[in-house]
Amino acid sequence: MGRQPCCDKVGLKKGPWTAEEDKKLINFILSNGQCCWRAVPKLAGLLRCGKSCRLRWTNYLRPDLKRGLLSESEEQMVIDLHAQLGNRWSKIASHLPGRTDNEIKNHWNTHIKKKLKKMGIDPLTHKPISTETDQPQQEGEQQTCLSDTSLQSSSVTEAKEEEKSMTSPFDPLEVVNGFCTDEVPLIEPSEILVPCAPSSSTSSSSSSSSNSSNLFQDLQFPDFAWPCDYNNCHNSMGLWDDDFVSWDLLIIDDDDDNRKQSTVDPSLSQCPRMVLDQESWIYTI
DNA sequence: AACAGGGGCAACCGCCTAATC
DNA sequence: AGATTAGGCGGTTGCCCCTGT
Repeated sequence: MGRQPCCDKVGLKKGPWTAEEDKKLINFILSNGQCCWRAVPKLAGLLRCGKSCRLRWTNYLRPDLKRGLLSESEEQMVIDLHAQLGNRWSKIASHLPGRTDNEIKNHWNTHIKKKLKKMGIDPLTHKPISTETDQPQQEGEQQTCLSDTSLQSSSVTEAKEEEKSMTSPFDPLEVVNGFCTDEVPLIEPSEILVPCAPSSSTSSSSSSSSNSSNLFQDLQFPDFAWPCDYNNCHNSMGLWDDDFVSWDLLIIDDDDDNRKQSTVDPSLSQCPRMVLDQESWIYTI
């Protein structure tokens, strides 16, 4: 009946991931791609549940992640999207390549909420906070939906203009003004994102691509969908930058580690492995 | 220099939905 | 068709680090 159990929860490790665990997971995913998270911990030699592995990979280890603070334009986009979608972080994240729902959620809770409150905007309703008694008239206006124009500082507006030009004809404000939150049709990222538009933003993640940008294209991982702007990762405060030393460490002794894995779980050797030119990972980036 | 408090973020928890048997 | 599980998602927690005193 039904599927096999995900993982027996006895003896599974919890808490922060160690570098060794990260290494095992990265090596496994890079070699075998993402499939069947239930099987990943066993095959990768990890004492974690599949769910934990998936989370670690999607939120932290994925090489296409941008890291570091959200840029001004990204932040504004989050605000706009939140006005439409509410706390649907995964939907919001799908509009921001290289950002995870967890990251956006955290950023919302720690930065944007405060920022909006400081500006006199209610983060929940995206309406001005009335310090006095609530006015029914305003309530009525809220029914006609959100108008967050009041939170547009000049810099934010500039960022928005820029965002407009670099992303799509999709203008959150227009949609917001036309629909109530729950009526907004969902728009797929592919519909709103213009591939690889260079940004003139001053954000940390907006520098132009470099020659090394072809690295991931050259590496053809069957199960990866490298986002169009993955090259930006190299210029942002990303895993590829500030954590690069650790990636070096992870990759340099990869062979050695694979041998270790083979001893941990012989079934790993039966998995189809992709050829990965590790030299290029080290020197090309 | 030491301590306390707060902020930020990674990871866990629990629920929901889709997939599978 | 119903039972069961995997995967996905949002909410929450707990730890670590930074800043102020």
